[in-house]
Amino acid sequence: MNDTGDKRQAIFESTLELIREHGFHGAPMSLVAKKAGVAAGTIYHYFESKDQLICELYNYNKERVSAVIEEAIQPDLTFQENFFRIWTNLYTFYVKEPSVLIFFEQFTNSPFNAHKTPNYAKGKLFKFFNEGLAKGIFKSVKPEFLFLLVMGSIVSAAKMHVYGKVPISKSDLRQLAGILWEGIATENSNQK
Amino acid sequence: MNDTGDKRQAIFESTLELIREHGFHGAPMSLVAKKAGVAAGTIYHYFESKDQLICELYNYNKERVSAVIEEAIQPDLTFQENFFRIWTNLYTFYVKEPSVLIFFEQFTNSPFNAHKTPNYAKGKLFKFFNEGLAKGIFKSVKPEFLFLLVMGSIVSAAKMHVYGKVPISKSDLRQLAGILWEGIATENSNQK
Amino acid sequence: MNDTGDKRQAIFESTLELIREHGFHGAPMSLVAKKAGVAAGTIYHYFESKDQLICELYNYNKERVSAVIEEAIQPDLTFQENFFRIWTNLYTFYVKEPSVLIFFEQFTNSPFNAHKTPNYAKGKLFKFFNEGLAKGIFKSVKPEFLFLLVMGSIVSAAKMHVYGKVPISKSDLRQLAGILWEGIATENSNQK
Amino acid sequence: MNDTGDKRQAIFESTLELIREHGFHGAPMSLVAKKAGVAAGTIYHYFESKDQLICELYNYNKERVSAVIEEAIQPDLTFQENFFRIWTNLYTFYVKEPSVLIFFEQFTNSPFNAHKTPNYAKGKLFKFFNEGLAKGIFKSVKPEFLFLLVMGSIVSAAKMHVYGKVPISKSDLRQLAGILWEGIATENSNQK
DNA sequence: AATGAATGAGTCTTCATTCAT
DNA sequence: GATGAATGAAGACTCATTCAT
Repeated sequence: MNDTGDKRQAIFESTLELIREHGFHGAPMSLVAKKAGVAAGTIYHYFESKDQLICELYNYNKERVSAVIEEAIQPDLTFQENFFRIWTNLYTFYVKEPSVLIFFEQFTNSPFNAHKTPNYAKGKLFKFFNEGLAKGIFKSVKPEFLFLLVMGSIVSAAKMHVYGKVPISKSDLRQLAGILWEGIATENSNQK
Repeated sequence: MNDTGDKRQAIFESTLELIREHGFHGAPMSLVAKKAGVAAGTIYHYFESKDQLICELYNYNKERVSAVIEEAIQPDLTFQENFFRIWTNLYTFYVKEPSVLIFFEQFTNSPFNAHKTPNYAKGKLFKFFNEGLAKGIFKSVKPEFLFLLVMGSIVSAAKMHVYGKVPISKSDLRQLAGILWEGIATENSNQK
Repeated sequence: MNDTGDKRQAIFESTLELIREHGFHGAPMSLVAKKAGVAAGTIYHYFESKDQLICELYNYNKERVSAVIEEAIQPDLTFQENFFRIWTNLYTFYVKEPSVLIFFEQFTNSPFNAHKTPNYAKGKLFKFFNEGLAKGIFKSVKPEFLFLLVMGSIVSAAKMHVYGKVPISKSDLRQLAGILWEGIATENSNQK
Repeated sequence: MNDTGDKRQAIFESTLELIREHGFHGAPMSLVAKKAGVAAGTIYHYFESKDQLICELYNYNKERVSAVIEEAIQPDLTFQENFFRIWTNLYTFYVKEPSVLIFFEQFTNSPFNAHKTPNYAKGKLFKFFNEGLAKGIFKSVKPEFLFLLVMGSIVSAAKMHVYGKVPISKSDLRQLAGILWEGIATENSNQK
């Protein structure tokens, strides 16, 4: 009745949701199964182990984040406008999907993450920063630092919204991104 | 009298160290006890439960961070200079004590943290920001956002250093804090 | 018609091989199926249960051993010569098919074997011994004991070869069978 | 109330008994615990894993068998008499403790046995055979073969008694050992 | 106060078996 | 007949917590 892949997806969503609600610790395979509407053993048809389930879930969500960034960048817009779009869209994604935000936080320091050095250098965002640096739009700063400042602020803002229940309006968002832009950008910033 | 405090402290340190090394998951009470040089049962003379041990450890380390901020602020220095001192000292503290950084990260989404809304409004840092706002040194921004931007960047930078093994020099630190300052501060910033 | 027998045989061989390689414990139905080139469910068209599969496999191999004995005995040879032939052929069979040897060992004390009292009294070997006794070729010994001595030595020798990697030459075989013969036989042993 | 080691011993006995009754497969840790009168977790204070429990149980029982052999050999008796004593005492031990017999059988082909080549060359029995060979009491046969013939016949006889419910009287025992002796020994066998 | 052996509920995982296609 | 996804009971093992000493 259902397509193949439906169950896989259900397991993904069940896991993500459970981790959001009760943390990693609160997502035993038995509950993951129950919430996904399958038997415990069924999970092991789709994933070799809990480790692998978690890791694939991580990669899956990294893809989703990548997609958000990719969609945000539009070649016919100003560089600054794209910067704002990235900041805002990423923020919005995390706020709409707090389970992803929480999952990422948990994953970093979990036994599931084999503590591989994170590879910032890949990905659209890094490319975007390097382009800005090359065009002289950004001050001369290591791209890792731009990454750090932007992602740090987005994640912190989203966490404040989600945990702290601090309401953040649309104009607040522009202000936050604007503060960063002002610290990062040089004068000639009206390029594409 | 000293004895009592000694064991309590040993248990704190053992726990913190174990969590840094292997994550929350790798710090069972049996290991905490062994590393602290006490029997498993002894921990329960000092703490009612693991929950309470973790929560008290959290409060203890929050105090340490508060102390770092307090020490950084010196009334006879410029406001900007104090801002830089706060940023740098906090960063340095986290880098020197990565176990605290990692512990905080883990704690936020752990079952131990009863998801009490974090109270940003308390604390020296908030007071410092409010002062800057009152004096017109900072742009008109909700103090929560200043908090978010500053703490977000510090923690992200420290994490990049600790996990990513990205070396960050002293001048890098000034640059990072400088970028933030530029985004946050108004023109008249040479006040105390 | 041949198709049917083919799959049944493939399942038999797959099971036997798997048990030899990894023991009873390492022969789950899923692997049996995969190695036999059939689906897991298919096995249940040929065998009611794993229990039955194992039991039928046991009977099948008991037949093979019977056949070896039957082939060894040749009416036109001396009784002693036949004794040596039985000993040697049985030994050779087990060494060539260690999976059968190992399977038998495992089966005896497995939950599959419903601990039915083994029936030594049937079978060619027993008949052979009784004949020897009747003809006065063997000393007056309960035939069960002859059985025990002969089978015990054959199986022990084969195990030593298979597990212990102790090389056993052709003349060694004759020596071993000879020792037994000397203990068992009376003086007048040159009969048929 | 009980000495230390009591529980360890109780776990040993519980395991051995369970394996005798239902085979390896019928000795889950939960049952071992229940029969030993301890909680499941308690077993893990005494043994690192089921693997280790089984292996230590194996070594423990190998010691018991060694002790039986050692006790059987008495320097002031004839070599032949000692041979009979070894054969009979070992047989008697296995018949009185069928759980040990069954356990050994199971262990050989179990996943617990890391299939290390068995080391026949150690042990009292091997020394005894070598002595007999040196003194010219035994025919010139590889000592491994003497080992094989003797152990094979003892174990087969004990199994026949235990499984097959074939009664074996005292005089039967002497007859069986006698048959072997006749096959193995040279003429001059009245030495010590 | 201090110990650490003992507990047992809860975790991940396997596997014989079924059944809709 | 054949398939293989799905099931769920059962197994090995962990760990916060207790309590007799």
